[in-house]
Amino acid sequence: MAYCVPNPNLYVPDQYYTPSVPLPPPLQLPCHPRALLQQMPFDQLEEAVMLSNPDHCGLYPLPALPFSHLTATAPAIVCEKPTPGFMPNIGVEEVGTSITAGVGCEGANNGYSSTSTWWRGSAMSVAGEKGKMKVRRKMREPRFCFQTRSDVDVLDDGYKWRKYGQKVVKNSLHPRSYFRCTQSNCRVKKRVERLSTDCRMVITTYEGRHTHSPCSDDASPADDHTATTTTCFTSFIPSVHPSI
DNA sequence: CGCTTTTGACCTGCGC
DNA sequence: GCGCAGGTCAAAAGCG
Ligand SMILES: [Zn+2]
Repeated sequence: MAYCVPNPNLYVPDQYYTPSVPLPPPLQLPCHPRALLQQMPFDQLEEAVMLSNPDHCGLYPLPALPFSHLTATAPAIVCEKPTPGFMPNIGVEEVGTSITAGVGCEGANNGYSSTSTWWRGSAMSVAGEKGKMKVRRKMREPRFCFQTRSDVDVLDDGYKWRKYGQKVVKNSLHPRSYFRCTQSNCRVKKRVERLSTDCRMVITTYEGRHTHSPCSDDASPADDHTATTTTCFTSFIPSVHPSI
């Protein structure tokens, strides 16, 4: 289970990809999100980038990664070694620009440096204490997302989530749900949305890293809600140009 | 009774 | 500056 291999049969959500960023098919991972996270080769890698483009596929150790060749078209998943004994926390940076920014390389020569906004301005400071706005950070938390073919929205990933919002997004017919980890000291969020083209596909996007172990430690093996639960890793695509 | 979900308002960023 | 779109808040409702 060392390296992941691409699966050409996987379905790639088109809306998730901007036309300017051609993406290879995502990686298929074994099964449940929980098992998925636990099968990442964290023991061998302090930090690695999972790439799934035709030229680079698999987990690449960060120092050996030739970022200059990857440009911004290579989706990458930055994985960090988790706390020993705990469930792995997978951190994911965005494609291209953010990856290069994360490792210190300069990605200004590619075409994605100017208009991307999620990470620009490392941390937004206070937004004015006059109103009810608090310190709101820019979304620079590590993220990763995967799509799951499942009939249920709530995937048992071992954590307890509380829904705090729901919004209808432009691209999709289905609303997007916003969840937050119920642990008080944990600020991990996740978004769950269904594909408009295929309502059976659920895209779950995690943001942030858990500071604790999963609450439901008993991973009941028979809890697979549907017999056909296929989980695929994709990279998180910044909506640089959401024009579909 | 405590926690979660719902849901509209509100805020921010961005494009025009 | 304005409008749109996405993200969050928080009060009310729902549920065990
Ligand atoms: Zn958490």
